[in-house]
Amino acid sequence: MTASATQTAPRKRAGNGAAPHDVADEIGLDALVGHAGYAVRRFQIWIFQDFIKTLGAVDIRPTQYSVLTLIGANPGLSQMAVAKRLGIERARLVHLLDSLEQRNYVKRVKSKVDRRSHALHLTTQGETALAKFKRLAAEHERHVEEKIGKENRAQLLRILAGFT
Amino acid sequence: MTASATQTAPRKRAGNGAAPHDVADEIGLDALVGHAGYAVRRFQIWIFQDFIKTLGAVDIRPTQYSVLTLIGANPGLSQMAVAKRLGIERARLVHLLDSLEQRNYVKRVKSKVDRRSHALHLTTQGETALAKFKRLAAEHERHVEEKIGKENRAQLLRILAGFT
DNA sequence: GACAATTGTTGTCGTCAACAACAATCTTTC
DNA sequence: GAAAGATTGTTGTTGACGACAACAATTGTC
Repeated sequence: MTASATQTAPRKRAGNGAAPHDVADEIGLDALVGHAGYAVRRFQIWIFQDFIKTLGAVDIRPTQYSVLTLIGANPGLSQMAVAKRLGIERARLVHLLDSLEQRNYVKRVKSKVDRRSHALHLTTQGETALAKFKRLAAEHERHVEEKIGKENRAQLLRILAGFT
Repeated sequence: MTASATQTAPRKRAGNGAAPHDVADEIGLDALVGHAGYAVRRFQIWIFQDFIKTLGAVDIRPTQYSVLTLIGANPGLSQMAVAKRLGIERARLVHLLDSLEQRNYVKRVKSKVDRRSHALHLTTQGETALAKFKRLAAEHERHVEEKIGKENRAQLLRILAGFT
């Protein structure tokens, strides 16, 4: 609507700019504000970047962390079960486990009840490593609290609990 | 902590499973629940899939929609300004605009004040198309409300307003 | 035992973020 | 005003990731 105002874009507000703002900061988003997906996407990028940075010293990415945590809490799971639970393609999990097995965090044990599947376990090294990862992940979670507030983080988790 | 309880994982509760549950539904996530990033990631995947499906008939993806909306609200922006505002790599925006220009939604006009940059505008076709996209996007937004609740969606937008 | 379904694997395709390099152009500095 | 540096758009590469399709081995079903 109002397709006439083509050239008169509200680029800057009146020239009382005291702070040295970046030009891009003042561009209106119009209909984009009010879209949940856009806000969630931007937030998700921020949160993942902080996670990757906080766990950068141990070189663990969010997906790897979720796999290790799940196996640590439920030893013996099959790859299919892990993939389903985390919403990962089982094809993709293969590569993830290849990497984690190479780093000696996880081992694939041939299941005896179903010789098609592998029972997934953490190695001893994997368990001690995961303990360290969890400490770093808790630190990351504190960053989130600092960013959006403790209350808001709790509400967020409550609202999105159905997706975990 | 408690690194001893390795094999005794709480896999299934007592075998009173009446409903035909999927096996993967009952796997505990342990520390993963309580991680904001995990919940946000899962939600973001869901919301994008619904967006892509709802706008499937017009073949518009979330990023394309955000670019069109931003240009529609701020005609004449440079590619750099759009990229910064949306948090997109300017290298990536090049391909996005190539596609949108091919479909005759956007045109790159050589700027006369800065001959390096392009002023981005919607074509007439692009404006009418965007109006349709916005209607479909509103429908998608209703899906979000149905999924998490009207109140929760509003709270989500409030909490994440800083990231838009 | 024949046939369908499942599991892990390999491969391809397309999206996306992150870099790096480059030519053209603008801005700053001397 | 010329040289040096920064910016803009572009091209290319890399790697993570989701989605699909095919396959062998194995299991389940009829």
